[in-house]
This record gives sequence, C-alpha cells and structure tokens, in this order.
Amino acid sequence: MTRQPTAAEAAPSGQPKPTRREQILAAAAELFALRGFHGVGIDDIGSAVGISGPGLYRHFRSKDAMLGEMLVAISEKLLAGGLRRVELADAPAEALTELVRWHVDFALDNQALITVHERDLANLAEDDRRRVRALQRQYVEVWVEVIREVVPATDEPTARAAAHAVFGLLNSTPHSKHLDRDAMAVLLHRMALAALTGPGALTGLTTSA
Amino acid sequence: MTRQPTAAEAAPSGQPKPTRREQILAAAAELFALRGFHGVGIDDIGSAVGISGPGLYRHFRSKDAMLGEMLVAISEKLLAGGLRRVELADAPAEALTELVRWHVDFALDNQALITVHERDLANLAEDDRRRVRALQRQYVEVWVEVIREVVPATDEPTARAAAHAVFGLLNSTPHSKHLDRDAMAVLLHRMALAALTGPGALTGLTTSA
DNA sequence: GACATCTGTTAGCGGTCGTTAACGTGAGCT
DNA sequence: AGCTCACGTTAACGACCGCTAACAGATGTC
Repeated sequence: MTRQPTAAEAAPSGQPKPTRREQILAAAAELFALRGFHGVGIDDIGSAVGISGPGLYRHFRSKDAMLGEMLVAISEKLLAGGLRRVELADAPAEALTELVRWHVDFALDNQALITVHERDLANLAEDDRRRVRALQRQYVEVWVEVIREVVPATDEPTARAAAHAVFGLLNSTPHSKHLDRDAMAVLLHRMALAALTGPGALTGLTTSA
Repeated sequence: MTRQPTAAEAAPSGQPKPTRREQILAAAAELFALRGFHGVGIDDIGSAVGISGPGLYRHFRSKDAMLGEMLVAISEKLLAGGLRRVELADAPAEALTELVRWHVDFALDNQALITVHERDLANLAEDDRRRVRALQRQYVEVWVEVIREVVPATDEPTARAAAHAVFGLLNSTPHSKHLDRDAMAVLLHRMALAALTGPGALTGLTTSA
C-alpha cells in the first residue's frame, strides 16, 4: 500500500518546491493536450520525466488518478481566482474586467490544462467528474452574476450561454500562436468585453416577438 | 477487396438518399463527440446502426478511415459555404455578417462534428490530417481577408488570431444548451460581430508602444 | 552496522480492441 | 435454376496497454 498525499501535504511549506508529483502532472498534461488521454501511454508519461513506465505508480494510484487530480486542481484554482477578483472589485464593471483579465491570464499560462480540461472531462472517473462539474458550475455562476449586474436586462439563461461563449473565445488560445503573449492578452480582453457589453448583444432574445 | 465509393458516387442523383455509409458516419460522429475517438469501440458504432462489430468493414476500410472521411467532409463543406457566402455579398460588411451567419448555422446544425473536429484532429492519419489542416487554413484565410476589409487598420496576425477566437466563441455551442436554437443563433451572431467590430478591439496591438 | 523507506527497475499477467477469416443469406439478373 | 454480389454473422488472432509482482540501490536513522 503506497502513501497518497492528496493535496494536503502537496504544499507543506509554500510554493518554492516543485514536487515529483507536480513534475509528472505537468508532463502528463502536456502529453494529454497533444494526443488525448487515451492516446498517451503510461510509458510515454514515464519517459517524459526520465523514469520509465510503471515507476509512476510510486506516485499515483492509477492513470485515471493523474487526470483526476490535475482537472480537479485546475478547476479549483480557476474558481478561487475568479471569486477573489470579484471580491476585490469595487464596482460591477470593474468586477467584469477583472474576471476577464483573470481568465485571459489563466488561459494563456495553462494552455495544456485548458485543452485537457475541455476535451477529456468525459474520461474522468465518476467521482472526479462530479467534483469538476460542480466547480465548473460555480465558476459559471460567478460570471453569470457579474454579467447580469453589468448588463441589467439580461435574463439568466442568456447570461449563462454568453458566459460559455466567452469561455470558448478565451480558451481559443491553444489554437493560435500568431501573436506574442502580451498582444494576445490585450486582444482577447478587448474582444471578450466587446462581445459581452456591445450594444444590445445580450438583450431582447427571450422576450422579443 | 471491398469497393470504396469515395464521395464521388456518394450523391449520384441528389440529396434525398441517406446512404448506409452516411448513417454510420453520423452515428460514429455522435459517439466520437461523446466519448472521444479512442473511447469508442468498433462494436459501439456497429450496434448504434443495428449491425454488430466487424460488419462495418463492408463499408469502411478501417476505423481511422471513418474519422478521416467525416473530418475531410466537414472541412470541405465549411470552406465551400464560407466562400459562397462571401461571393454573394455586395459589400465587405455584408460579407462579414453572412460569414458569421453561415458559421453560426453550421455550428448549431453540426454540433457533434464540430466537437470531433477540434478534438480528434490529432488522431487522424497523416494524409487526412494534412488535407484537413489545409482546408482549415483556407477557411481561416477567407475570414482574415474579410475582417481586414471591414476593420482596415488590422494587421494579418491579429486578424488571424481574432478569427480563431471567434471560432472558439461560435463553436462553444455544444457546451451550453440553455437557449433554444433560434435565440442561441441570434446571441452568437451578435456577440461575434461585437467582438470583431467593437470600438478598437482589433487595432493598435502590434504597433503600439 | 542493521534496518526501514523511498524510489526506481524489469518481467509478465489479463483484458481490450482493431482487424481478418470463414461462412451464411437473400435479392436480382440471365 | 443457378450465379453473383451486397451485406451480415461469429470466431479468433495479434498487438497494445494498464497494472502488479518481485527485486534492487541509495539514503538516513537508531
């Protein structure tokens, strides 16, 4: 029976120490993003971190556990960051721009995880999938509330759909490497805000004739 | 050696006849979208169309051939439709709205294929992947040209990145079923146009200080 | 110096999956 | 009536893959 330090002692002192587990997760994320969960073998992940094959089982219970851990972690981080930005904002409009900025930075700095997140969710084990779905819902909810404050005449389903659409826009990062990071960040930020706050973009859809 | 009618005699008379091949491709697309290419077995696809397992090999050379055929077909259709809309338009602004309308309708009517298209491209065989990539590039090119006509001060890399971002926005359809089809179409249309033509969204990124 | 523990190795099992082989059947043509 | 051919069936093969078993070195501790 192998020891399984689940996120509790993953960061005992602080952040300076990149654990073996974290190295493995990072490498696995990169490979999963490239070829998909089922397209990557245990041996591939192993050799990506210098060890070979079954040595990974000293650090993880199973291949599914790796996927689960990294998707739960990223979902938690995304939600926590979003909540914090909204809390720190003074006005709704500022909350929205901060939310956009947060998501843009996050997407640009975690392209592999973003890709895996929206592609291999179906390959998660039941438990992990429920947790991730719940976190996703909460994150969407944060956006929905802020959107409805900034664009008052928006009903809830529309706001939800708009949030998903903006996520699609912002998460498009992995598909285009034509601009450097900063230019990309500015572009995505502006496009997202324009899509949400453009004149009448979100209103008059469900109550109109 | 089995006969392989490759798209030539797929539609000999017109469109009224849904071939067995097409039934299979549609079912396979649905399953691929749900669980990913590697997550779906030959037997799953077979039983989805009433036959079981290896019977599919009377219609397709291999499982990869199914994926290849459906992704090439969808890419060709997308490009052809885009080109036609632009040709029929009188002015650049109209070309852009028509392009958006075309892509919105396409995404809403082919959600499974859209999902597979952006998820399992990596699982294609070399030949097919090259063809699909080439078609994708041409489609992006259509958008880039139209965007640069409508928003004159936009440089090419920015236009390309913006096009990808809009694709991400429009292809978000499969992730949100909160609105009915028509409302969704209107919402996506407005958001896409706002993102592209919003005040200064695409300008001043590469030449600014 | 004996011991435990952490981390890694190689060999092999068990199941899954794509594909092929061999065979059956019913419709249509001559 | 008989031949062909399109369309299925089941059985089985071969490869791959996740995972376990058994073993080994390096390190720190009493």
